[in-house]
Amino acid sequence: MAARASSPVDNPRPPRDHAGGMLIQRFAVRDYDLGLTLCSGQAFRWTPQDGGWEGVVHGRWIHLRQPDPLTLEARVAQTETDWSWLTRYLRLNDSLPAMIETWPHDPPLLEAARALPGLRLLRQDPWECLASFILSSTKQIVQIRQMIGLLCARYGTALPTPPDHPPAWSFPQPETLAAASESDLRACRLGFRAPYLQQSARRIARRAPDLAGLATQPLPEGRRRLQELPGVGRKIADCVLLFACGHDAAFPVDVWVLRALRQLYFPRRAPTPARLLAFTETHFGPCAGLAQQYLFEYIRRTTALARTSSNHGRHPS
DNA sequence: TGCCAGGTCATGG
DNA sequence: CCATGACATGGC
Repeated sequence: MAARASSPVDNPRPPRDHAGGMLIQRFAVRDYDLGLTLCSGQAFRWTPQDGGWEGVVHGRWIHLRQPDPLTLEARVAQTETDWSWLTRYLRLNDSLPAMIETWPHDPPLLEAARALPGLRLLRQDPWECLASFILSSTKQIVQIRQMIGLLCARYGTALPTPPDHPPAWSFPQPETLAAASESDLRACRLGFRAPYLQQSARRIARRAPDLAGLATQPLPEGRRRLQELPGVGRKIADCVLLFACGHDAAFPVDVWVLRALRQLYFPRRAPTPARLLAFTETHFGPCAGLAQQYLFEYIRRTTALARTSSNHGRHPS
């Protein structure tokens, strides 16, 4: 489980108070880079706006920004008294240094941690996370965001936004997507992922499996349950368990993490897939998933830099 | 223009 | 087990 900070971070102030609630709330934070975290490929619905990012969390439109390193500021459309949904989503009560301390002290992780201070894991809604990553296969992040945007605009419900602000949509319920036709889903540019999403939505709508139960089940059992869904293999199962269910030992291996592992840990020869999987399960410890997020972001940045500076559109090795 | 993208699945050594 | 190709679609 994640380490907990010793002191509470909630820091209530009264910037607005109409009905006993507030439209703006500040949170004291340490070791938190909001922009890096929201844009690190875990979540797909955040867009830059007014020096911060706007998105939808827990069925609410929200604007987040970090006016200084020790402060997060949240703005919502309707007064709010209980902000626990947001502290949970942002995992504000985690201690990042305590989690990093559980890692093995190897050069790649030391370098990634140094290069990406304040990168955190989020705790997202399991269904939105599952559906999003079902759509992620062999797609670039910009295209994943586009597919999800189309789905939300077509099948989501309008959410309250500030005056004169364009509409925002909820992420579609599993029941809604289960009732959609495959051709309508393909119209959202889902391609071959359309039947995977539709059939998985049907299963989730009848609680087979019940996503809410995954958080309290052992990691291997969660993997088995999720991988029974069409279009869900080991990688997507681990994404859901890590990004939405609090299983910090889950370790999704995608093409980027595979590249990082080969390049940083096995530069001489590439292990077989089974050996590599065994390595990820034993080497990184109880907070392996956070290590995965650092390796993912680190290798993506260094590869992007290499591409830009060498001025070739081609891929390395 | 063609290649590749936060994979999964079915098939054949 | 392991390797390989199909699967839709769009950006660079």
